[in-house]
Amino acid sequence: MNIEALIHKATSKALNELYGFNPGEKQIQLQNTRKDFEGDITLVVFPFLKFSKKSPEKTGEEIGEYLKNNIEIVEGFNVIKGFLNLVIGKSYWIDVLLGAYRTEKFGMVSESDDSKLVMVEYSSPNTNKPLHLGHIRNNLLGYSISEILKANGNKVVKTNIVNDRGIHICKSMYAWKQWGDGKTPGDSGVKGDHLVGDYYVEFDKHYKAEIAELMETGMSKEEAENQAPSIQAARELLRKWEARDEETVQLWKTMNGWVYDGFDITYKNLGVDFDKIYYESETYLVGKEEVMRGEKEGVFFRKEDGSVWADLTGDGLDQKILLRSDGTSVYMTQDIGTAKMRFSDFSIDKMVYVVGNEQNYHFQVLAILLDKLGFSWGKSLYHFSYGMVELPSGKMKSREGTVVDADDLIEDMVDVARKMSVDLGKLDNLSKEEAERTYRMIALGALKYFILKVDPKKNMLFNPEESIDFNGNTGPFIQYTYARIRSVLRKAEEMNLDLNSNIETDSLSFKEKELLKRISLFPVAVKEAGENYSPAIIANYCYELVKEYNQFYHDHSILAEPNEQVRNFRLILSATVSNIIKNGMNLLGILMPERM
RNA sequence: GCCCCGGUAGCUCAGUUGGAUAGAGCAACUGCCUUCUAAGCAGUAGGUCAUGGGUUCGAGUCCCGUCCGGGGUACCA
Repeated sequence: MNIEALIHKATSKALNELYGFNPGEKQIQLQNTRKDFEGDITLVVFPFLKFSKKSPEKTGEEIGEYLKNNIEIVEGFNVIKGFLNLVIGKSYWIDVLLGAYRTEKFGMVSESDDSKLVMVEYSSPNTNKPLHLGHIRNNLLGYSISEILKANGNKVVKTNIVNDRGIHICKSMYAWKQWGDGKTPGDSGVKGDHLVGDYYVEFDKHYKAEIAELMETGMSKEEAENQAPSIQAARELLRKWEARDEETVQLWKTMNGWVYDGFDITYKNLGVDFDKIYYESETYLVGKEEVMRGEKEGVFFRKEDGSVWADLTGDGLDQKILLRSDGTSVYMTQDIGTAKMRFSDFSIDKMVYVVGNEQNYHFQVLAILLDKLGFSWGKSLYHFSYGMVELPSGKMKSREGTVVDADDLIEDMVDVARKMSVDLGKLDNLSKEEAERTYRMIALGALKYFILKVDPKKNMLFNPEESIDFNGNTGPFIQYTYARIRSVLRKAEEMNLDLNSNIETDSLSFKEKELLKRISLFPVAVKEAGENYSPAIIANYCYELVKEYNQFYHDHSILAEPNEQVRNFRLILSATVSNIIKNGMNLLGILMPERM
């Protein structure tokens, strides 16, 4: 059925009949014909020269002749150098269009009985500061890859692990107690996560001053960092928290509650969500138990000072600490506990962690440790490692105030979108609410596309001065094209045009055929995006599709086309493109406006 | 030191897993709105794919060396 498979099979037969050669799977290479040449699909003939013992041109001619005679939809061919370009008949492309048009979720695989259950962990915030641009990349990637995995037929559980305990939380708690004057988000009007974050900064300010003061008295830096009253007080709070001191636990709950309220707003604005949330305060003890079990079973070992370690020298790594000498747990311990809980809560086939690439080593170790602990699923974890977002000044650092705050950035983008729309006079006849909704859609579209179009593995640069574009290779460009198509389709409806009538068309223009080819590639893009964990593949596909469409749109009239069949063909073509854009961009969490 | 990742146009990024003359957007310059939305379309200019070797019919893509940048290697998370 599929054209590539058809050609593949026929080529295999041709090679056998012509040269008595049975090619391996990979030796038959098909690719899309470059635009500068005539043809649609190209067969690379170089690999066959050894067997044909003829020139590339002659070999191409012979195979081309065979394919033309044996496959009905191959209408012609030409050979340039070692490339055999095959011309596929228009009926094939029309069939592709109709297939896509009639399939609502064209290119996507729906869930079935043998779907795998994939759990995707993303976001993973600390509860001591608000979300910033780095978190935005994480959240967008996590959400998008979940959607892409779903589109590839998987069942997905989106999960978040909240780092809600530890010394950093206690720092904010102490600062609030000390200098907070009982301030709350309610009476101050400050968003909860920002309020708590402010006290985290406040803590650092005092802490630094204390260190400087102590060093004046001749104390070493290290000693001063240890002796400063603030840090002592924070540690005391942590001890009290671990001892379940009622007042401390209460304060911890209250302040974390403020943060969660704040996060909820940011998540809602970003359009991301979770099916199940885990809290480290509930998983770290499980991790501890597992480590102690591991020690008892001789998988791990204890040093003289009481700390527990894993020896990974046999795996080419070094030794890794799992429990401190005072018995408290570390990051790794918590991840072991969280993993165990997840696998007992769900029958997970695959675990995906969306975490920055600075954790590459951590996850390499985690997989080995889980395996050593006897969890067969340990090896199957996948670390979806992504690069950092850098500013022109370099890496973002919370303490140095060089972070781009998530909430601020979103609001700035909305302001730009609003101003731009008003300047262009675009949404004048929409209600105020609808216009606002659209500004937001465009702003988020710009932000999300900007981040998701780049290869997740690579570090990316964000320049706040230059801001994010709304023209060119951007989210709004794609949204605009969608809105334009919708506008045409609305008018077609008003004219009572029937899109189901037959669309035989005598000739396909170059642009039309290019569009059809592009449409046929959407399923490939979805599959590839899933295999490579890459929303960027979807983003780039949508951009190419939309660019192609805009050229078509510019060169051809649709509604004014006098030939009814051609007009219907173009309407169906447009409807199909708009559907693919919408579905594709949905995989990126980007919404399409009906008007803009 | 050791380990991992990266280096493509002035800037931000693609490059179909080794294929044809390396592509977009931004910025600059030039055209196109009486016609379905100009957030668009068309064009000009911009490249020693960091660098030196190697593998082969063919290398931005694979291998080795060098230079530059980032990350990791913590009783931080």
